[in-house]
Amino acid sequence: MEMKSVTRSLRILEAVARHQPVTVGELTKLFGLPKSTVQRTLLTLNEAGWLRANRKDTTRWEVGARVLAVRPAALQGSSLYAAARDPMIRLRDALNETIHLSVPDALQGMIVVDRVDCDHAVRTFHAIGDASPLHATAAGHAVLAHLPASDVDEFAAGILEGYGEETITDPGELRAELRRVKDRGYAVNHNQYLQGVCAIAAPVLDGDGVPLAAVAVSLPDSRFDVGRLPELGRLVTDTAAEITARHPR
Amino acid sequence: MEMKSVTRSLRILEAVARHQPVTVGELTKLFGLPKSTVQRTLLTLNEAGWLRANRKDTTRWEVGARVLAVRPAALQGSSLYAAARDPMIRLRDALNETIHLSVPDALQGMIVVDRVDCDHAVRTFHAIGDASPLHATAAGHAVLAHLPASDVDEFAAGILEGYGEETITDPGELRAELRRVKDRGYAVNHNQYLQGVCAIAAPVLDGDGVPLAAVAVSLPDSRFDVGRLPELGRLVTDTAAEITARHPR
DNA sequence: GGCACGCGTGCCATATTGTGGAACGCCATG
DNA sequence: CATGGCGTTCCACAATATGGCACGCGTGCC
Repeated sequence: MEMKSVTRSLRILEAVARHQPVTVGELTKLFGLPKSTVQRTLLTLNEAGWLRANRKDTTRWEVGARVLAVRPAALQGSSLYAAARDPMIRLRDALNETIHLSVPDALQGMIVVDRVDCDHAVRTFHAIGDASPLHATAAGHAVLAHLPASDVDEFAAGILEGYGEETITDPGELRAELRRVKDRGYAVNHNQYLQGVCAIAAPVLDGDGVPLAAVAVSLPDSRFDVGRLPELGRLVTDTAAEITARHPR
Repeated sequence: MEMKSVTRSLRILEAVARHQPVTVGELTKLFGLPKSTVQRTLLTLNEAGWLRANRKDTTRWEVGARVLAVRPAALQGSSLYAAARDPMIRLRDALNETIHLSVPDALQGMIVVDRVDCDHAVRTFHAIGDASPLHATAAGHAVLAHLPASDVDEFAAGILEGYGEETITDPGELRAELRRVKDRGYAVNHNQYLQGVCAIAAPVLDGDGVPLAAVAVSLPDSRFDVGRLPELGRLVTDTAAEITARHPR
């Protein structure tokens, strides 16, 4: 709407993060913007500490340290994080499997915000801050299932990348699966994204039914027993509901 | 210089991170800016995904997930990070003490970018993303000692907060200590910032002698033996030099 | 109950601010 | 020596962000 320069600056910042170390020229091609505009933006972001030029002469740009300073706040200050902590620990104690809390992000898919580990020697691993695709993970499905159909259609119109035989790459099939997920209350993923990994996820909704996040149990398929699925699904769904209840509206 | 709105937006973003969850009014007081300007900025940042309104009606603002999505790039994509990894691990193996890599940031002081842990039961702890003051840490001294005198003077002109009896709060004393640090090649900190913690740090410089970062060994003073200081200092200095050598110019 | 205060929000004329075309200097390449 | 690509700088123009003002609402103090 407004603040064109700010919006553009942030998009350039994101582009630098994804392509770093990157040059001015590469960014101008990427955005189709005049060189001077990109350059001015880079210098401003640099001045502000969010970007830094790596080499002295031929300037390549990287994301600066300021991002790291802001990051802890993004995690622990969040009211969602606070509301989710205890229920996640209880769920881990009940199952002794790793629990993840992820939030949706338009650009990157689902981003892991918090994790509570199990104590098995064999366990799945997703670092805090990791991103995974919406269409190929249980957490992603849990969130997508509760978005308005128009948003899902818009998303499905993009490329649904395949990561293995199980990945849903067809928009129609995805919509059908999302309907099942919504009816059932939780999503299940087996080998859709990472091979050998299973996950069961349920959405955390706000008062209006808008999905804020997803809680997921993640385990190696060697420990996954289909017979336990209803029980796991119920526990995850209950945990999500508990987080919803504890989250300030 | 330019892009006033961008600079201001980023500063507002940082302020939200520090004070979250925060209201429009609190921010206007903090910056002395018109309400409408702050609000417009918040809405723009929200639209871009960097901020989110927590509640529906009485709007309080938090940092959004976009910040997390940028993190992996800031760390692992950074050439400095890549160059430092192996030397840091070797230093940890040599000493079995925790090693930190920190970068300077004008606003926040030194920010921890990477960490390699020791395996003692008693160890120091600084999370990645944590900030600590330039004038009261070994890493800060290592960096300050290699900045131009004018920059140091400007910095020392600000308030040098005290954190205990050992903290250097006098500008002249700080300058003297920085000269010693530069001559010796490494900085030592004992109880200047956190009580019971010692650190020895050396700077990573670029080709022009500009400090990019600092490597530091950090240990509880119960394990600190002054007799070993020259040895520790040499090892840390060597590690810093190795990182410098591996870092692309 | 009424009044005043503080809050978040929306509007709009103003001029401040960012824009981007063009030109410069540099280096590697043909 | 010419050429193309690169990062960088400049500047007149107008699009853009600005911030004073006003509205509506919930709160707490008379």
